[in-house]
Amino acid sequence: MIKSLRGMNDILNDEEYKRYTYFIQTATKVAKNYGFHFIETPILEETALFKRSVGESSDIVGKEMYQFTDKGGNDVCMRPEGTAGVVRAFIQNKLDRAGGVHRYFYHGAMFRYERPQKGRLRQFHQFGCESFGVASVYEDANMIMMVSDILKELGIGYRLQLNSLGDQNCMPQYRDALVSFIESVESEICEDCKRRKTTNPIRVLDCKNEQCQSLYANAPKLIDSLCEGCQSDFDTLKQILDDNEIAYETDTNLVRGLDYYSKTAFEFVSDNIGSQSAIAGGGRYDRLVEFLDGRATPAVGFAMGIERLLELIVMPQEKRSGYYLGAMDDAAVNFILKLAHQKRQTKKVTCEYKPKNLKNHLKGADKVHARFCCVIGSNELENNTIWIKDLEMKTEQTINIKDF
RNA sequence: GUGGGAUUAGCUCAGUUGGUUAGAGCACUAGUUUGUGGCACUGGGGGCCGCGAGUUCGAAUCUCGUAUCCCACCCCA
Repeated sequence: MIKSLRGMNDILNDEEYKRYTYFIQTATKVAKNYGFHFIETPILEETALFKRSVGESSDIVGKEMYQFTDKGGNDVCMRPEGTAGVVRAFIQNKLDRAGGVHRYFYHGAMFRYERPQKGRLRQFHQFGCESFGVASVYEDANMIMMVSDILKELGIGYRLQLNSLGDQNCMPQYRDALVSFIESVESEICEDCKRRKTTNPIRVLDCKNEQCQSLYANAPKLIDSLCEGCQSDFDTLKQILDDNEIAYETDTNLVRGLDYYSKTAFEFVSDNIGSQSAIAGGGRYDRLVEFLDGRATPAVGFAMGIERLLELIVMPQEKRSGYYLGAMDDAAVNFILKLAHQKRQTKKVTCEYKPKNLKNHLKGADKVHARFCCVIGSNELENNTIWIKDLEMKTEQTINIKDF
């Protein structure tokens, strides 16, 4: 038997596909309410796109990409995340030159060559939003409120973690200060941290090693090193969240794994899905458009991991809907199918092809959650009528076929 | 990539010190007067015991390899 590849799953189990489509519908609705519109970009992109956007130092680019050479000799890659492609499309269509505000949402498969576990797959799905052209921190707040709205509508509880990563005025200075601090304790830190010092020094801050953590207690704090602009934006953001009753915790060690973030960084986490607890993450990336050869454009975005959310979604109770059509005589089967065809122009119809007694038709109608069970037997066939029972109201009537 | 646990019916799981035709619940299906659903009763289908070697008279059971899932590390959505 041929099986799907490691970490690549079908979404068709009982409840799963219902949850998946319900999520997409809900998230789409909220995103549209916020003025975002749908965009679809290719799964395959030039490898250079991800190297320049996500960053060479990240694990994603370093070891997790599905990268290969195609038959034309091009170095290509299955997208490991969604932002890079959207930014590329934005620039390619010269929207950076057009000016104005552009807001997009997308959803689709992403690929990372990792060791799978619960909530971590090699092919997984993200829903994401990207906003271009708004430098104001109000837009950052808007994005966070949007995620909050989506999660609330889906009945999903969360904790929101917030940080500011600074911008090109304060971040490089902080980075230098941190590196010299790390050098001062370098002999006592773990191997991983020694490696991080050169690849991505900020990452040492969330090292799990206890000895490292005790040493880093004295490290300079990013949050204390923000320049005036970053600090006031961060304060404004927190004020807006307070005003809108969105609870958050500031986590000065929250460092996003992708290099392109600056200023606002946020992560929504759930305590109910195992160790892969991040269900949504995002932040501001004001420099990315110019890194990818576009005209400098402020931008902010987020992505949600759909698989991680699925089991947390509280599904609305399923209501009976549509019609079930059945015949009690062979002679009526063809007629039933014709009726079904007509009715389907406007309604959802389940049609049973085998003649059965009334009891079994009612069972069948109940099983497909139909609202109305409609049956034609010999009596009905003679009189050109159809028997209809409303399974919810428990009322029944026999009406003329013409009125069906 | 490194460690640990698991894998038996569509699903959740039993299966004795290795011993005949491998079980249960749920689900599915058919009946229980050709006229009243959710319940109940009685039948039925469905398993290369993850896959491949080995030990043995004999393997779901013991050994090795391999694949996948789960957990931790790493990292992220």
